[in-house]
Amino acid sequence: MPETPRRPDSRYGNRPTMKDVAARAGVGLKTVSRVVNGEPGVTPETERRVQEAIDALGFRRNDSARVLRKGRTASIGLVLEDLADPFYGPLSRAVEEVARAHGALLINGSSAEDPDREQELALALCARRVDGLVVIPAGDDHRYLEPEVKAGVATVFVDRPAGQIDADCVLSDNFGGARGGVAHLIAHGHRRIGFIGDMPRIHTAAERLRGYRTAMEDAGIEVADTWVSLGTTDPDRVRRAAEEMLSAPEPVTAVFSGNNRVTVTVIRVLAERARRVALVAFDDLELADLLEPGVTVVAQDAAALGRTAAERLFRQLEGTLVVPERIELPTRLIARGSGELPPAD
Amino acid sequence: MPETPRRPDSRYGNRPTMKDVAARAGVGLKTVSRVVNGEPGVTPETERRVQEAIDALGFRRNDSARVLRKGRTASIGLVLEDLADPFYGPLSRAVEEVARAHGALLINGSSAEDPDREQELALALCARRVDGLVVIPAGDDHRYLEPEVKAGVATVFVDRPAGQIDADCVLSDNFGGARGGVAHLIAHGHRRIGFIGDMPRIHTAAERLRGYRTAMEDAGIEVADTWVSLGTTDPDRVRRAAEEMLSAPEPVTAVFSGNNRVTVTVIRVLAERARRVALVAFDDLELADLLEPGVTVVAQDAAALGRTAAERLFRQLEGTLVVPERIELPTRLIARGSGELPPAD
DNA sequence: TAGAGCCTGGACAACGTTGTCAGATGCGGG
DNA sequence: CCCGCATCTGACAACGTTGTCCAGGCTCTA
Repeated sequence: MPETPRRPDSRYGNRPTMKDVAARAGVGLKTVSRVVNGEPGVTPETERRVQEAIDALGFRRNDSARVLRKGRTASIGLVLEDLADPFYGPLSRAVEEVARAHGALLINGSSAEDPDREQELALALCARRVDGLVVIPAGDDHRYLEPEVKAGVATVFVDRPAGQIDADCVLSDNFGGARGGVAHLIAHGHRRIGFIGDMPRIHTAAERLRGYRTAMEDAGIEVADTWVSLGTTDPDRVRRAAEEMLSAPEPVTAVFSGNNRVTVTVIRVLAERARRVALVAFDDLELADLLEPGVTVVAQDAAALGRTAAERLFRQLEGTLVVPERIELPTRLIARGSGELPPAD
Repeated sequence: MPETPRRPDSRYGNRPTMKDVAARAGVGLKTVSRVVNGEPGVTPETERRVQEAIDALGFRRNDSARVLRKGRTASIGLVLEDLADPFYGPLSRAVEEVARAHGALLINGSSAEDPDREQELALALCARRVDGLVVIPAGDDHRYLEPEVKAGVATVFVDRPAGQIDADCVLSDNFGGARGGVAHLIAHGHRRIGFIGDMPRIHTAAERLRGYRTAMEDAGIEVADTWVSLGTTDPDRVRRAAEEMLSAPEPVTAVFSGNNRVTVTVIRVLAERARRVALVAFDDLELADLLEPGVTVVAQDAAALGRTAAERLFRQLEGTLVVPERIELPTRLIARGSGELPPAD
């Protein structure tokens, strides 16, 4: 004898479906669908009955099924480095707001600066069939996204460019910002200027270093090997790097810090020293103006990066965009004191 | 004559399906499914052929369909106040890490402290059939979640308790923390102590105020009306409040600040004044130790809040939890100088 | 060599929703 | 009184995947 087909394991706790609602209201399946979606062509009386059944059963439409049928998920994915980093919070929020304005939800994931994890995340998002993807690259090869892009997943890269693939990018002017920041120090009389930055494989780090070198070259200053230190943003690493260049026989009189994680450690090191060392830092910090001296920064607008990227993404989805573009947002030098200290030696 | 049934509008850009892969590899549908899911029972040779077809077509499993069939989405939702707030970034990241350890993705949304938006978001997440929901409440009535909870959506509230509904909560010891912080000021000789906090309808704000009042009462100090100011965290509002209590005929000699948004403004106001005013702030800040004086804070562990909540959520999903519980995490007083200033008058 | 048992592969239904299309109902006009 | 039309309703097939079940071919043993 035929068993009653048992439902698969704990199926949403046996949630009511449109079928259940239809049965209870004594109407057809499609009529329920019409009510739920506010489609026209339902008598007020019928609508009332259906609505009653919905409320009584606690019915909620299953968007998975809907997505399957309609082909659009009304959700976009964001792959970033670390949500806990104060730089990415506002960026993520900005993306979310644009998504919300377009009726979409945001799924995000942190790559922790690991290319494999970035790929794993991005592909998982694609498997969920997000309509679009905003990626802050950890890796430098994004060919794995080619089938997705071809299949119509809108894609925008932010903060760092895409690797090996032609796609929209929204970047800050890392090179120009760093160059300007270093030039600022030079203008205040410094010649021995240190640079402490992130790992050189990260595009922003490389660009900022290039800005530093260019500014130095512009001023005819030869950069000593000991003035440049690249690596992780781990506090110990940064601390060692800073102390080294400050304790050398010919110590640097100013430091350019490559990002916000580096900066907080550099500030700590400088605060411990008697001799005043000038500092210009890439990325603004919340209380930077209240330190003594205030921290001069090259600020980038994280929210604007996110917003611009998301807007571009939705324009891709509308189909009004065709040619991938590279957009560069300006940075802003904010002088607060630390960058205007004269060389002390 | 029967039209060829046209596919619904731009269906994922006509992505290949398992059927396509099966056709190309010359095998059955289910065999492809087996390969994709690493199920046993496929000859290496067959598997190779299928894998080739998958690569050639750029096939990626459609998780929407999978979810529909299996009933679990392997994703959880997080509704918080504002992702751009440095308090919520780490919390969100901690939730994400736990989710990742359980193979789940995180969808999050910002309620912007608006109860309606919180509800809209939470229900949208439920419609996507997230397996669980971590909510930082904006509103104080969560009965709208009852059908969802009943239907098996694991639910945990963080930072603030649930309203009108019996559910797991993970909170900081707001009352005890504030009470301790204010007692700290009293122990350093202060009697006229101001409290600037968030809107009283927010649970954390109310609890911290209660802690303040209790500490004052413990010390036998009567609180003057002008010492307490509650409202939005808008800088102008906070600034006015601070200036008022500092300029009164009998000005406060110390301020207790109710959260990190308030604190940054209070610090600015205090920095502008000649007279030194003591400060203890709820929530730690990134550079708090480098200010002059260092900011004494009552720190809560945002990551621990998120981690604890997420872990509890997955234990609900495993079915090992039954009774909703209220977990309270301790806070930590970190003395850095500003809280140890003597009353100056 | 026949039969039992295993291994591989495929046909089919179901998940919950929406689009299509055709049937039912009611109303007004001839 | 009947027909045509507009309005409302429902049956049915798809969406892409997975679970169930059975068929066919193979190996191994008696």
